[in-house]
Amino acid sequence: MTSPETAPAALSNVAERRRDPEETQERLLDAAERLFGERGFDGTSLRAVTQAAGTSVSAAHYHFGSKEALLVATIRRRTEPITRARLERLERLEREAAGAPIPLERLLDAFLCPIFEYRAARGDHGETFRRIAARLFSDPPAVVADLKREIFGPTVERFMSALARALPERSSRSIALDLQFLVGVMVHVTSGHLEDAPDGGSVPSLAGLSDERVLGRMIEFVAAGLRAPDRQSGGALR
Amino acid sequence: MTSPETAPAALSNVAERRRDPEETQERLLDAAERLFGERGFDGTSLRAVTQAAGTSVSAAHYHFGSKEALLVATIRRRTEPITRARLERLERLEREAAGAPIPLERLLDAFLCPIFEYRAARGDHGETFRRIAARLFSDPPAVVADLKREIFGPTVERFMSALARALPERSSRSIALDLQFLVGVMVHVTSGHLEDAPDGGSVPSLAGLSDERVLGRMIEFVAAGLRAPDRQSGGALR
DNA sequence: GTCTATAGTTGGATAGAC
DNA sequence: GTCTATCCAACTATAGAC
Repeated sequence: MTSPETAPAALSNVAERRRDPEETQERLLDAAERLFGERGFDGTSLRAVTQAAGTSVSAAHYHFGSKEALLVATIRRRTEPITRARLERLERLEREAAGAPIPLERLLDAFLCPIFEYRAARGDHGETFRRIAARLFSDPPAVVADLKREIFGPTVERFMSALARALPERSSRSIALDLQFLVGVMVHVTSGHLEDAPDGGSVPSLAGLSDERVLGRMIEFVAAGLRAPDRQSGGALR
Repeated sequence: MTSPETAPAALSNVAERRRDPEETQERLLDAAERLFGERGFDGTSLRAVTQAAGTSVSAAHYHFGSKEALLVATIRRRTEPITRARLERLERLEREAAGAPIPLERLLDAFLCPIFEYRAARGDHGETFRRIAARLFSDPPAVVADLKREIFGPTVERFMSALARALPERSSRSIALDLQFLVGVMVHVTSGHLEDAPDGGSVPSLAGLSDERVLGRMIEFVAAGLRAPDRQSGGALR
């Protein structure tokens, strides 16, 4: 049984090792997502990741090349579908509007909804995904900064134009500033800081809120902010 | 003036080493603040910190006990004066109002201004401080989570009460949610993400904006959001 | 494609001289 | 109070067997 013949024969116990490569990669990505999210990039050893994935350090190097490349792959796997969904929604809105300005709330929904949708669709993974989202904004590796530009750059650009049309009385610089406020809100919420916000006394816990509830209020809140005239710049009231 | 008596003996070259302990501690804190801010806690070795501070690893252990304790001290040094300033401003507003509700914009100013004020007052250090602020919300060490509760808990509680009086038609849970949106905006701005936000094309750079400009617009933006009726909960319009 | 073994660094922490 | 020297654990990455 131990492979007397040449090539084709005898996968007896070798078959154990020759697992599906794609499955190994996915197990690595899942483990990396969870651990990088919990302890950060520098706080997580490659060993811990491979151990959690039930494989070896060298397997990770074979598939991804380096620890940093594994991080990049981990982030990309989640952000790409979200970016795609955002742009698709925006394009559909623009198609339907046929030149007319798109209502602010619709634009914000197109930008924000895909994150929640994706989280909800992935169940448990949604919980771990949000940590990765937070890391994207604070983890040190220089690669991440480039990745952030690559991921957000085109999307922000497209939404900026749409917002400028929805808010014709505001200067583009003022809108760009508000857009960063929006990103701040989004990151904070997506990172899961709502759940562990300090409560007690007169501060009620926010742990039980549904995604729909949070998303809905976020849109109301941000839309009101965006509509508020900017008294300092070339805004409406000037 | 150099007190020759008592402590009489030979400080010949030993005097070199016997530097002012408080100054050493401050140099360590400065270096830790800069490096932890740039590369994160796990991404920064204690050796790198002590080298930048011009001292030794064992000096750091002597003064702070551990790398983690050094991080805690670094954060505390900056957050304590800010928390104090926030509460002082709030108390003064409440004293002056003498029972009447305090205008929303005043409350937001009391909450947000101290950060900018502190940054401006410290010059270069203000630039590095903001990184520490960002770390506070994402760095992995478990100590940081406790520290966050300790630092923000009482302040959030006090401001929650004041906001509830300024917005009598809103439910406290809804205000608590909005307050987290506010924190998200604050963290994002304080962390310095405005400067390296993606620009180009139709997105103007935000790098040149003054603190006053950003703070002013932040208050307008957030105040409008807080005043926006919450259609889903026990808000005004219901 | 996956493993074991190991190379070569670098990490936090401590002991003991001064 | 500050240093030098050192311990030992843990890390990334690679080489080579299977």
